[in-house]
Amino acid sequence: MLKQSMPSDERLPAYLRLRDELAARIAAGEWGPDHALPSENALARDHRLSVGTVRKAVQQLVDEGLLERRQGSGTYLRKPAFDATLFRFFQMQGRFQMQGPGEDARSIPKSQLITRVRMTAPEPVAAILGTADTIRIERVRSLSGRPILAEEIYIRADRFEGLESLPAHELGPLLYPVYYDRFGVFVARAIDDVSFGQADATTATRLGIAEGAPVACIERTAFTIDGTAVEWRIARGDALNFRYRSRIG
Amino acid sequence: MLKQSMPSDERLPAYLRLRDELAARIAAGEWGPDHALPSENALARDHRLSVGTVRKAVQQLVDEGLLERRQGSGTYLRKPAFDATLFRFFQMQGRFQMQGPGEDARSIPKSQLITRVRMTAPEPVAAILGTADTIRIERVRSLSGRPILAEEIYIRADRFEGLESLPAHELGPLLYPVYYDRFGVFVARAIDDVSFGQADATTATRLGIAEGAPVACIERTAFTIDGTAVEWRIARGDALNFRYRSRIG
DNA sequence: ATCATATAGTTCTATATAGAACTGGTTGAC
DNA sequence: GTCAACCAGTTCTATATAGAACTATATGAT
Repeated sequence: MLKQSMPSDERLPAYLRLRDELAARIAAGEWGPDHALPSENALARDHRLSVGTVRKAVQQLVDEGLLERRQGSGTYLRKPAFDATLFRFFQMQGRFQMQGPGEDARSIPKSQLITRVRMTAPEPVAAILGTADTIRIERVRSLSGRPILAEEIYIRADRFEGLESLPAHELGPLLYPVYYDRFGVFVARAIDDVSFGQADATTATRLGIAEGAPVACIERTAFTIDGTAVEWRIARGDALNFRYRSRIG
Repeated sequence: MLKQSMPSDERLPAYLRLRDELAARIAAGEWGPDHALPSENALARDHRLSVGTVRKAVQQLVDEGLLERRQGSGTYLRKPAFDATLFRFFQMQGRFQMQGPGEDARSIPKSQLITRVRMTAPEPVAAILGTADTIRIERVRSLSGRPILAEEIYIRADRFEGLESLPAHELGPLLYPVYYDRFGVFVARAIDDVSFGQADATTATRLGIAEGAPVACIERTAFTIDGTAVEWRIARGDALNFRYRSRIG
């Protein structure tokens, strides 16, 4: 909504202008997932550019994670590997990790929906998301039957129109694939803030711990590629069985 | 020590072979920081490659964060912006951040050295670093006079020969610049593990909190560009005044 | 001394071209 | 039916070239 809608010119080099144009057309949904873009030759012909320049533009978008090249086949919208990214996005695991069969430390926790309502977000959340018109999701995630994390999630209602009344079975344990497949919103990056606190009444019951027991809090703000904050969530878990991993650099 | 010592050939494309050669020469210290590499033309001439191919090789290393191009001037070893990286590496701040003048939430904590000894590392640390021959540094970091973090740091003695007897004033609040400037070791990435526990006696006295009080633990393993783990540290801080920030994606 | 100008050297953009490497489908032999 | 060979289309590597854009230094006028 920034670069894309603007003419983007400003005497930028050609390969950047082409990158912007392609990004805009991708954002506009011109090519669905798994649909190849026009070939480099075709783009070069249509834009009266050389193939090298086109390749440079495409490479930009590949580097930004939007596109994916397959030699001999074509260039495609990148379907993010959500299994992997979920754990780039959520490296959390029990400290004593005894899991059931088929589960390892990196299994995706099961997810149980508690509430889904369209509502006015509390002020600090509204400030982050840029609007108070949100949908709130509350859920509990568990591993091997034990509740691990109580989550409270706010998403922009304008970007996720109707999610609150989506059949529950369509909301799997992973939300980001749903954002992408059903609403075309691709979460590109996020910021996590980890802190420490005490369990309030509802958190305590949901996690099956005592009120006032120590809890770890992860507050996350998730952004699309163009920098819009589309989701804010807070996840709380038993502090003693908590581990958060972060790769840097 | 992997790609670099090997001839690296294996019929790789030319630009990758050049990248490997350059990476090896960088690792060997052929060009000090702030010393320009040979120009693209010179490299092309010497290797009998075209400039485009050379640019592609250099671009790889730029993308990997090793080099930095300055148009009109040359291509240089990248001096990492340690002020920034320190906080990519250590986003921690008091929850109630009233700081003195000149300090803000992102100031670098002052650092007070407690011990420095060459010693045999405990088994789990030795396993991570690949050797038990280490130097241990203990220190306390404080902000506005209040102790914030008690750190225990193990580094490979073979990579940091003599650090334990370096004049104390040469060890500033930031260790990574010292690693780089004095020992040529560039920390390229790291993994942080955040968890919560209780203060033992020494941690309690160093932080000025009660024994058994909740503490946050950050365990970090730091790696060079070639994947060698050169440092392991554990930092403990008062859980109640703790906040860890992580950027993802 | 100071300031503008020129100059050599560098990276950056862009074009045009050729062939290699790979993919996915079609055709044909058996 | 099965498998091999072929083929059109795609990305990938590499070369050669030209000029623009930028930097740092040297030169010269004042």
